[in-house]
Amino acid sequence: MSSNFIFNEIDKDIENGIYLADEIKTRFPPEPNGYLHVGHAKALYINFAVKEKYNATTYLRYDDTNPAKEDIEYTEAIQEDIAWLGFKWDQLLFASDYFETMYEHAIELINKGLAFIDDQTSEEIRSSRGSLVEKGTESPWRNRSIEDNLKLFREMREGKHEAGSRVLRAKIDMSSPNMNMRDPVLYRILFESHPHTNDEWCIYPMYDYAHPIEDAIEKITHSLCSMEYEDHRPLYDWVLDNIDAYKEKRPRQIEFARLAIKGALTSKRNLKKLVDNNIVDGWDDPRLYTLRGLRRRGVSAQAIRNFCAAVGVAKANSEIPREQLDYYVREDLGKTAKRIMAVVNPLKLTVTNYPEGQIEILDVPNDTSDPDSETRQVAFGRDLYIEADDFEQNPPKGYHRLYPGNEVRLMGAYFVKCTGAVVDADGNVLEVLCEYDPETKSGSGFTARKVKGTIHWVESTTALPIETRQLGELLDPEKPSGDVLERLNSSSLERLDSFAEKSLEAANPSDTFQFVRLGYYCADSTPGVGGKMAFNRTVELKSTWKPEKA
RNA sequence: AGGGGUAUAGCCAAGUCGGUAAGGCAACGGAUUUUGAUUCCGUCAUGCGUAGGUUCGAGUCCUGCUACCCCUGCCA
Repeated sequence: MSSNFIFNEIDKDIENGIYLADEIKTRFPPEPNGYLHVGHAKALYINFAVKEKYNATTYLRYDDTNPAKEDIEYTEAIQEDIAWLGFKWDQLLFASDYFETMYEHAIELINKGLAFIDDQTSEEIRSSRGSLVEKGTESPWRNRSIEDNLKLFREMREGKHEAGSRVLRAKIDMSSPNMNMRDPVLYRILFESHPHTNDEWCIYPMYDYAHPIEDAIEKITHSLCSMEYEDHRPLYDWVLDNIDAYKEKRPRQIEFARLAIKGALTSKRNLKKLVDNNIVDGWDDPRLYTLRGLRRRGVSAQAIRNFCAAVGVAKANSEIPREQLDYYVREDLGKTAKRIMAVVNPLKLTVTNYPEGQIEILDVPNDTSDPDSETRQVAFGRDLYIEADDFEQNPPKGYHRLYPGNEVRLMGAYFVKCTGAVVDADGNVLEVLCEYDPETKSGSGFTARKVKGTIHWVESTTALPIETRQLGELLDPEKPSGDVLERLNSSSLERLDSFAEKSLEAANPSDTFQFVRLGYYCADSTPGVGGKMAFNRTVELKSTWKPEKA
């Protein structure tokens, strides 16, 4: 049972007759200025959880009120990522489609004496805003006549005033302890081509003015956002209070704490910096906690959704260890992933009593924990590769994989007893020798003796190399791998490892901020390294790169 | 003249009217095991930031402290 206080709030609103149970409506309002990351996954989860529970309507609305920062590139990507995550919005909307209405409402506010054109520079506005402990001072233009305000505002729209020369401000209270209420700017002049409205406008509404109107137009009942907007709620309500059309049945803003994962970078600004400086491979670099990065890394959408549900929704700041996401990845992959054997760091294993040149095809269960599991065909022969660290010449205490004299099971095949190893002059193990016992064939019901270790292997002449890029995709249910046998050779890792080097080069030795973890999932693992599926190989990076404070 | 939030286990988090601290992750035992995985059993807060108060009874109510987060964009 996941926790979500927002359900309680909605329930109360329904009980109190504020909203009807069948008219609940939410929205996910990203600004199209970057790619989505785990943090967005939580916001998406919350909005769509409401949709599911209340049979509500949920929109995807681009909050595109600042053309200077937005790009069409991102709108497509955002939709792809949400669709991949498995959420289906009822309608795709653009805040910019409401610009005309917003403009009319601004005129209404001017007519009511609640907004004015301010000719001060941005510096003057800033300095007259006061400070956290000092009142602000009113603009000298605050009491301009309604007629002048109207005329100026119209001229602003017509492009007759330079960018930055004037703004439309709300007339609220320069002495408010809430900075947001000190005559906030409602409209600014921006001669920027807008990705959606092109050059139709040269004045653009600010978030605080636009957002409540967007919600109200769409009849959103619960406008869910993160905690930093809590201080903006009085302004949100002020806007709706003062526009006649929205006085009744208006949306209610509810704030929740953002999701933070320890060590995961989730600020667009810093993410963009990593991408732009080529410190990472792109927005889908598997070390990033972008939705695309996670996907490439092999994280399933279901796992992310389960993770969000488990974490719950509350108002307290929190930081969740990555291991908690990992758990849900393993849980889901364990149920759904196709399994194959893979060797990351190969070591030659020769079955000396197996006929040379002979290859036999074994039926190996895809999931040994499921007796009804389907099987796949895997080639077995004399010349195999095993994971290098599945062999020890001088095994430490408690080691129960391969070492001279010890017997282990080759998963899905036979028991194999280590008879020795070929070692070069420097003591490097070149090849491990063993003998197999035909009676111990997998599935034969052999119980005469037991082994403590089971290891993975691939047959050397039939194993296939795999591209690094495919590592994460291997288990993507939408991109099934049809391979029976796969082999990862060490060069597969080079590309990923080189990412690490780049990061380190960019590092500042005085800073140990850790921003990435390289890890990926693949079908089978090497015993002892991490288990069945996930985290076969995980590389922790300490980087010197320090994210800028926004 | 500052304002707004938040404090429950190592990490998240439930706890509507006050009635004797859910659940998940992690950890630790043990059973099963053809992956040192999975699965399965079990353990894990006389305690709810802190000091008082009210009450038969307080995580819940009252008062005073403390810590952390957010707010001075013509960003969202």
